[in-house]
Amino acid sequence: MTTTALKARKEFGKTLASDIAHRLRNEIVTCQLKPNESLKFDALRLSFGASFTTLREALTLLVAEGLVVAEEQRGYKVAPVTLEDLHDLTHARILIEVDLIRRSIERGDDDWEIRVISCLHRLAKIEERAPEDYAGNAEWKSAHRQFHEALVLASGSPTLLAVRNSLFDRAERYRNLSALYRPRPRDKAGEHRALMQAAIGRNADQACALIASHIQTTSDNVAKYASGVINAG
Amino acid sequence: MTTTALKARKEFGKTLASDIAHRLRNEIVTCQLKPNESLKFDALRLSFGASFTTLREALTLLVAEGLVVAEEQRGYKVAPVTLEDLHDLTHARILIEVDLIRRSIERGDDDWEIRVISCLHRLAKIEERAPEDYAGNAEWKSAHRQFHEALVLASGSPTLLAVRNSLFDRAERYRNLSALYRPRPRDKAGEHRALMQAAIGRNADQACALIASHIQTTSDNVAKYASGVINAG
DNA sequence: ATGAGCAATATTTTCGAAAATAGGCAAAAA
DNA sequence: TTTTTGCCTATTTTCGAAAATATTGCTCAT
Repeated sequence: MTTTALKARKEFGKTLASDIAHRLRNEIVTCQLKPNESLKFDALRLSFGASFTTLREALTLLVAEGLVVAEEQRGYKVAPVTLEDLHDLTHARILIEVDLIRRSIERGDDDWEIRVISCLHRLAKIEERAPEDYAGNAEWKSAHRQFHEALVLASGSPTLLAVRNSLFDRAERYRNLSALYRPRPRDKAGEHRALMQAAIGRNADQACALIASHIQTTSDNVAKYASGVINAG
Repeated sequence: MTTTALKARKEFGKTLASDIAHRLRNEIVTCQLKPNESLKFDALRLSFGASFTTLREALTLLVAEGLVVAEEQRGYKVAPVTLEDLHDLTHARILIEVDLIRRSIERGDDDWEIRVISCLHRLAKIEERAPEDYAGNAEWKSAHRQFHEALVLASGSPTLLAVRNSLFDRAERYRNLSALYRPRPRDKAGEHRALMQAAIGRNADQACALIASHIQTTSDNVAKYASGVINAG
């Protein structure tokens, strides 16, 4: 095989380190880099074409996001997946997302409503176009992420939003993991539409209940379908 | 003046980078490094005696904790302090700390109770010894931090605990800032004792109410005494 | 005066070599 | 056989030089 990717290239971020963090994050979330896999510098240098220190900076970023764990003097590895971690993550996500969506509904203006509606529309379009398997579809994943982000974007809490985004990534890794072992994706279209309606109808209590249930159900399904590959808590 | 600190030394962490992050964090939280102050590599290299890349790794860590902000290609600076940020931070802290303390009370065992009690005892001892000005006292700060940490330690939520710790640091910076401008520290001893009693009495509702009010009142006082040095939100 | 263009300087970002550290293997001692 | 000790190798961690990028200050045309 040809030893590809000798030279680093910038795609996303402005600096090479943030760019590599972006690419690494993607590979971890999509499970191309498997849980527990050890991240050796020599190997990373080969596949990303960057030097020790640049890689080290990128890894440091991902440690803070909980996608990579560092054992000092003993290198880095992809964060493990466990049932315990999934439960912990789910609890944290519900707590934060419920708070954010409630405040978003209180504070959201017309632009916010428009954004929520158009994000849902885009999501629906993609699902129509590929009704069978949108779960593995990168475009659907992006639209899905953006819809959920739109819902909470008017909350006015940068701190919690940042935490939320990092938890979303961690959760997406579990979703991808379970998708590998599930016969067909759960149909979330109805849930998304109901969420949108509760949000723009300014029905905060209902929106909070819906999002909590949405996150919990997804998590339960992950636990059900992926329990074989997840280390017991 | 003698140009001190040419050679780096390890005090806390196992690696130099984590050690420097530790020291930098401390300098930022205690406002020896002032909000908005730009963190130039040459200057840092001089005072910490480490190389570019090691410093860069330490700064990356602090960016994730919200104590440093990075503008790509334009360096790092100490995170600004604003009223808006203080409100955001306070909201996030109350949301998370209330959840953690409730679950800690549900799950805490005998060791947890003992730990809470002994942490409070240590705190009280220090306050007795220096009744006038324990606010600037590093030992008191450490005991204070440990008491509050003990309360939530049985929650069993590593994710939220990690976020909590990072928010605690950010809040401590604001507390230190206001202490500079306040005639005498507010007496929190009674509040701490009440918290302990509610916790080991397994009165979750009361403990949650107390911690929320404790955080909110502290924040209000910071806003009151430090508003002069805090940029308007 | 004013602003655009350009050179000079300051600063950040990236690199690969060198130092430090951990883990394993083999030989010697118990 | 089992344990200990001391190399040797694999790997991480740190360094300072070099490249890339931003900023400042100057010149010149308008």
